Amino acid sequence: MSKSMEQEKADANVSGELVFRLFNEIGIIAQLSTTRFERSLPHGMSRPQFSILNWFCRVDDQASPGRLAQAMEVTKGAITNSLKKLEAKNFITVSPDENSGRQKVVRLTPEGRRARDEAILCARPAFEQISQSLSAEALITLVPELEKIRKVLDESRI
Amino acid sequence: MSKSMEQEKADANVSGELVFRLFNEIGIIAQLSTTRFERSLPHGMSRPQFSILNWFCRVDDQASPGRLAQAMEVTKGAITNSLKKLEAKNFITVSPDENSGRQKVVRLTPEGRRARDEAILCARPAFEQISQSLSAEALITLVPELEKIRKVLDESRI
DNA sequence: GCTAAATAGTTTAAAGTTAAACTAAATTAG
DNA sequence: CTAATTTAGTTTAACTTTAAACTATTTAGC
Repeated sequence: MSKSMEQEKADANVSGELVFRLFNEIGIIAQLSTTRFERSLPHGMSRPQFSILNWFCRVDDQASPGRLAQAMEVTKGAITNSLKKLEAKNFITVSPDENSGRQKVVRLTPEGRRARDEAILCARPAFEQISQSLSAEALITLVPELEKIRKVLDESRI
Repeated sequence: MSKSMEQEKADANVSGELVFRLFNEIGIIAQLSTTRFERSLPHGMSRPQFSILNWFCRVDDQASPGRLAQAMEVTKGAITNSLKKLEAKNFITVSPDENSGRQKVVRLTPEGRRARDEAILCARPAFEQISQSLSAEALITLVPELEKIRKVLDESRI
């Protein structure tokens, strides 16, 4: 085996190990932070419910249930369930799609948008402490890197 | 309001916004990557089950169910359930604690350790592509930063 | 046009999680 | 030493999620 091939293999192992550690850390952080976040949510809102409201604020102002299911990476059944809860709270509207009899159109209501903003405000104190323990510079480099990783994962769904 | 106070407030807002984005990205990445990871697991192993095996390999070679529940940040009931599954597969042993009649001692078996290593191997291909899309340098700076964040969260449980 | 296949959403059964009630054991206080 | 409190683990009921079956609509192929 040539020296360069050995080196490549070593690099691959290092990267493999690092990638595993990366996703391991991300998994643990997600677990710890979503528990914390979920506890701070108002209106008896659950994390999946918040995620849907947040998606509407970040990505598009309307969507079919199927599109939401794909975006959240949960089953259609789970979305049916969450949408019922959100509709009962008047945070979204669900109407028939004029262009397709088998689809529905989900939209955020003004109350839904307010609830989402409020949720973010309620969650802030829970993360203030973390905010203080992290340097702004670290965050400024970290967030774009994570966005890149998210996009790679997002665009290469299996 | 003094100039420096205004600046502090602005910094806080920037940090607050960044911290929110940070945890948002981490949440999405965790969702996408754990779905991917879970699908690749052998032995009909679930992510919570893997997490327990992995904890034994990373943190300590024995623990009470309660300690595991705290570490995984799930309820004691969930741990009771997971431990039953892992015990049925002979990946762990559960024995009475000699020093305390109300506690139990959970230990990893050699098969459990092998299953954990195998799980990591099985998962690797699913992440190889990500590995290729990320520069090794990015990973080398990212992972320690995430470890720091995880430790802060871990040490400041609510 | 009409039939077959694909697609969108709901429903259902099985599995996992939570919070709370429960059992048993250890600790504390008097 | 005994009674009250705390602690560890299990059980239970309610809820959420998944995968698969089902209903209804649309698209494709002939």
